[in-house]
Amino acid sequence: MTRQRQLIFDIIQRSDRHLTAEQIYLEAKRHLPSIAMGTVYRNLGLMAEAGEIRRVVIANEPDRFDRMLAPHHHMICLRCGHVADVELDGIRQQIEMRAGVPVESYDLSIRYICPQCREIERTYR
Amino acid sequence: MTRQRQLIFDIIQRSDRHLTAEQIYLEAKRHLPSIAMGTVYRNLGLMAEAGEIRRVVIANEPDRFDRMLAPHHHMICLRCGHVADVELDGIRQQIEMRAGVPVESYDLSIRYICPQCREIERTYR
DNA sequence: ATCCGTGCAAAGAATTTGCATACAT
DNA sequence: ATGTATGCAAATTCTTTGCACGGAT
Repeated sequence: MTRQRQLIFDIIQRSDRHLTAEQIYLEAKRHLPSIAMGTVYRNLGLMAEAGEIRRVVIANEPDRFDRMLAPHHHMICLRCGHVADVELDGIRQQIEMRAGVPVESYDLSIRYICPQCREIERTYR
Repeated sequence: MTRQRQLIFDIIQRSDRHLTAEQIYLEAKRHLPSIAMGTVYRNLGLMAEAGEIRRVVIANEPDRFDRMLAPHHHMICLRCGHVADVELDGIRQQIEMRAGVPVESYDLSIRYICPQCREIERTYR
């Protein structure tokens, strides 16, 4: 556990948002200016692999990184890009049942308009 | 409807697989050697937008393109990369119900081991 | 004549990787 | 001293885009 890895880990733990590698890099740089992008990616990959953090895959978006919380899914707002958590348990079993084979893993990216953006939309239409 | 667009469209219609832009490009080139990658991407984007073909988004995979069939989902085999269709209707309503807001769209990438690869795995373990 | 789509090549975004060096053990 | 992780830069992968040109209306 190097200094840079601890820092990256802490940044993710401290945040309640879904940070991209670049956001993490920029934040890390403020505390450890010499840190390299490659180091960030390497450590994010390793920690995600080890199950210490979670990689959030959203279609056509850079990957984001999450602290490990109870299983949940993510929805991204098409207007403001904010990523919200949503509980959808049971989906995996659904898939397994209907597909008829064990699922190794899956990603579900849901695109929606968040309530605030929906309101703005309503106002200016 | 240009020659190149018709060709790209036909390649997708004729195939029962889920072709990447590159595979489509290579196949198109055999019939129309001057065709450019950019043209393929441009037309795939336009046709997908128009609903003439379907773009299949799989996490960490290049996009694939499908003829329009009844709504269905896709599973990719972690070993051989083959993309299989699977019917999972009702998932969208599930999501909407549990999320409590209208879903604009979503992508579901399911990773699994296909029966053949599972067999191979079993044999050599 | 006009306009849109093409071919080409260059640019882009996100991520990975090779390699010499620095660091901790 | 030994090995692993770093910083840096170059490479990769997938996709988009600017621009001059060609072909159809």
